[in-house]
Amino acid sequence: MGPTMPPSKKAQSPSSGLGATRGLSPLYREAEAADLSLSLSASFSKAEDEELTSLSWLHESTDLLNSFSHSGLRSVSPLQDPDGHPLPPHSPSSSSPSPDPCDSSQYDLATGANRKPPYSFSCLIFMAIEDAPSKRLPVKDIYGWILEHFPYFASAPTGWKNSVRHNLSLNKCFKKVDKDRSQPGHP
DNA sequence: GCTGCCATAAACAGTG
DNA sequence: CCACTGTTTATGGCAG
Repeated sequence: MGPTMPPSKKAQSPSSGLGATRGLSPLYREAEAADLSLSLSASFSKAEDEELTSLSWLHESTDLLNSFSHSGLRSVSPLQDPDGHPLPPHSPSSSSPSPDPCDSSQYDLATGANRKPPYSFSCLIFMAIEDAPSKRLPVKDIYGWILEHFPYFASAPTGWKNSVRHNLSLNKCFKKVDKDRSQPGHP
């Protein structure tokens, strides 16, 4: 049976209020983009005999991220900026559930930072990579990003790192790429 | 009730 | 040899 049964497994209120964890439909969309990246990657991926100093995670971003960057992924802050930020002209039907699974419009870093984020690991990784200037990030950086934006993991058991790696390997949306190869200007 | 997805844990292999 | 990374398998739970 369950030799290891965490006391608070999915304590996350499954209330439909934050249906971000579930319904990873857009993620599929990314899978399509990943397909493109596959071909792209295959283009310049000709049996690199070079040493893989550091493996980065290349991820082909799509318009999905566009809404993200515009929303305020800069620091995963609440998209609802009272100062009148350039909020994307969402559909008039505000009651319409956002297609973004990683929509953090209802997430408060101030209070949610110490709690388990309502996002799935896929979303967290996604956000981390998208936050990167090159849309690629080494695992270590992903850890750092998550820790920076979600202090919850700082005190959380190390198991989350395993989960991150697991997601990276499992999700086809993330592609492993060599560090350089696309990083010119590096003596 | 079944299926699909996600989370977590663990084992294992490869490399620096 | 150790630490880190990357892949794979197994299990459990929840939602549709």
